[in-house]
Amino acid sequence: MKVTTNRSPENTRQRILDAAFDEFHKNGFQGGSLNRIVGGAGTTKGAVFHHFKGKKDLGYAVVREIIHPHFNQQWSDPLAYSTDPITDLKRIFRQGAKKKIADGGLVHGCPVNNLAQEMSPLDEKFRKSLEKIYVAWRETVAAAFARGIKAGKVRKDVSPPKVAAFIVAAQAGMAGTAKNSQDEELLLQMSHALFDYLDSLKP
Amino acid sequence: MKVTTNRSPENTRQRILDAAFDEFHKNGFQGGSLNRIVGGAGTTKGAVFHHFKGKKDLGYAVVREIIHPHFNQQWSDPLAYSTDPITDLKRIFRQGAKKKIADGGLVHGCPVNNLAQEMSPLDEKFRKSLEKIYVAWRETVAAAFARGIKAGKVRKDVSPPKVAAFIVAAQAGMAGTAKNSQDEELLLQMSHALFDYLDSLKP
DNA sequence: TTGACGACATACCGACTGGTCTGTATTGAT
DNA sequence: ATCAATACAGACCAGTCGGTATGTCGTCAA
Repeated sequence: MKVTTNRSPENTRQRILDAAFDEFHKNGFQGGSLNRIVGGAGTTKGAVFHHFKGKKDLGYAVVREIIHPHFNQQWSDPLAYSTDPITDLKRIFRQGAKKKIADGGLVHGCPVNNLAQEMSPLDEKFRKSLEKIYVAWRETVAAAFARGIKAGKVRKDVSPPKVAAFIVAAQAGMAGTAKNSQDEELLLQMSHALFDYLDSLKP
Repeated sequence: MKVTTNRSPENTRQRILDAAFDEFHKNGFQGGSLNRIVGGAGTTKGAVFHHFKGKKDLGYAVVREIIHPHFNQQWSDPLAYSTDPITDLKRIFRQGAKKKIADGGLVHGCPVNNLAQEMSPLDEKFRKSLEKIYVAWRETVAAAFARGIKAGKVRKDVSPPKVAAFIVAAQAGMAGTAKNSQDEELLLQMSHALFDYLDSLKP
């Protein structure tokens, strides 16, 4: 049983997905070029159309198999069993911001947000699969706040769904405006204000 | 001095700008087609390249002459002399949301945000001219909060620039997530949470 | 050994892109 | 009336796009 040489479909497919994610992240979906993707993946059109039905299908796969899992891992999982969402959200945000700045993610912005802004009005499948990510993130935050209330770490009169919806929106907006301003200082300012808001939800 | 018949450059130019705004708002800048723009404007390529250097130049003009003034009129001007930003922001948001829903702007989102997300990493001129709008909006909000503090309508310990940066980001994020979810109810939830936040800044 | 199928590579296609070129009608100044 | 300059119209261009058709090579079952 050979591990791999050159002829390994899964490997090829994954390389295409990775290259496509990169291309779409940098140039958007419409601006993204299949020719550049096959170049980046070190393969050809034949391979792409063998593994995917077309550009859109490739786009859906990128959302489903690259963006969504990565998003869960970075944002959702750490909050899965939190009973003190205010403290934990602050920590997650700090980490996330640091990571964004470090690997230059500030330049190209949040992949979820980017694709959503560009494609959700143009393609219903894109909208739905991206909305899934937002819904999951909102539900995770809301559930954490509900637990936080029970644990006495959050004021009893806050509405978890409302607060969660607002926090998710604020996060998306912060990523977007920070990307546009290219100003780390502004990102810190906004984070500080968000933290103040979170603290205002303490009992 | 004839007012106008058919040969009126200003009119033609304006029609091109309007059609371009529409096209870019619907399909983004990269996805926007010059052919569709000339179709929508009822003119030809010759006219477009007579009035503008090219697609990018047309895009800058749309930002400068259509989006920016319109944005000021809707968001900035009503806050220009406010001494009670919390009350006034809530009113402006309510109106803005209602208008968005009414004319279907919820589908295509905020033009500033859309263009910024798509083009700011790809073209420095786009980024700068869009950043101007954000900066102006932040400064307007910050100035209003500064006056609000003096007038005793806002807590003395809030930092106007920080709060302004956060509010602007939250607004952008709310518009974006609402557009993606296509859910008016969600927009109301987020608005409610934003209002709670604003109220928490009262003395 | 052979046949069949999966996994690509390559050449190619029509559609469409932004942009140019040339011609022409209109305008205002002289 | 004349003459430039302006304001377009429309044909046309090279290049790129996503997508397809066909061929080749490796792998595995029989």
